[in-house]
Amino acid sequence: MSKNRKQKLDRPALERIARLFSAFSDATRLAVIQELMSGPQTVSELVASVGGSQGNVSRQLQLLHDAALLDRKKEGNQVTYSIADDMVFSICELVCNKLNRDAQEKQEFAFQI
Amino acid sequence: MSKNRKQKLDRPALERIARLFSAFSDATRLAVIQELMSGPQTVSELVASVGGSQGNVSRQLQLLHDAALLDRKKEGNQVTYSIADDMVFSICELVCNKLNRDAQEKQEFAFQI
DNA sequence: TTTGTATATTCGCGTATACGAATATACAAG
DNA sequence: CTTGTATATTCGTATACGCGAATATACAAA
Repeated sequence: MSKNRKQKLDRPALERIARLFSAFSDATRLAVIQELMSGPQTVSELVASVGGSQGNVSRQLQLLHDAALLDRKKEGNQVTYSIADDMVFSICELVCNKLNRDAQEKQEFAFQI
Repeated sequence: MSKNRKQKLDRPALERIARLFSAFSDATRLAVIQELMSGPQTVSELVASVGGSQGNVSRQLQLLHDAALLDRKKEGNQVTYSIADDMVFSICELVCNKLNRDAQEKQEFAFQI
């Protein structure tokens, strides 16, 4: 707890954070994450539920794993992925709450002149 | 409170969320956000503190404003931007906390926007 | 070994985007 | 009006990325 100075982040640090955010900035990867919210799944299960080609799903899984957001467990012939960091849950909850608030306000004021 | 079924989001909803995340997935925009954490600033102030061309800073401000993350207030000749949604604070805190935990084993400095 | 299945990687293409430079627009001052 | 300043937009370019198809690799079973 020695470094809580609130100094500004330099460019490389900001780029690192940007890379983390970009892991979330694709609908296919968000679909994968959404599926894994219910529990670990193999690649083929995810291909079936998420849709798209097997190669693409595998690539996006790789990317999420490189970002340390997913765990990867190889058993025999198949690979099971699971959510590795609770931040994934928190961050999705945050964003969904915001979008729900936005949608709610829109509905309430939609017919007002 | 009628829609708390936790049903899965469809593709358009996921794409919308992905677009929101992509607003955070660029170092220049994160630098802008970091500057605005201390309070509202004009475009020229942000150009000076963030760096890069005036055109680019203006464009990224526009993008963040379109994503409803920044407020825009025009006064005479200049435009002042400010953070529009508290979610910006929460999400940055979340991500910085994760990176700090990750870096704790190897490094001592702290990420914080 | 050979065959089949699960996952990963490569390839090529189309699209998106970050950027600086130049230009345009809006407004204030003189 | 003209000039100067603040902000926005356009243009061209380089880079990154998402995608499917095809191929490669790893492992299991026969």
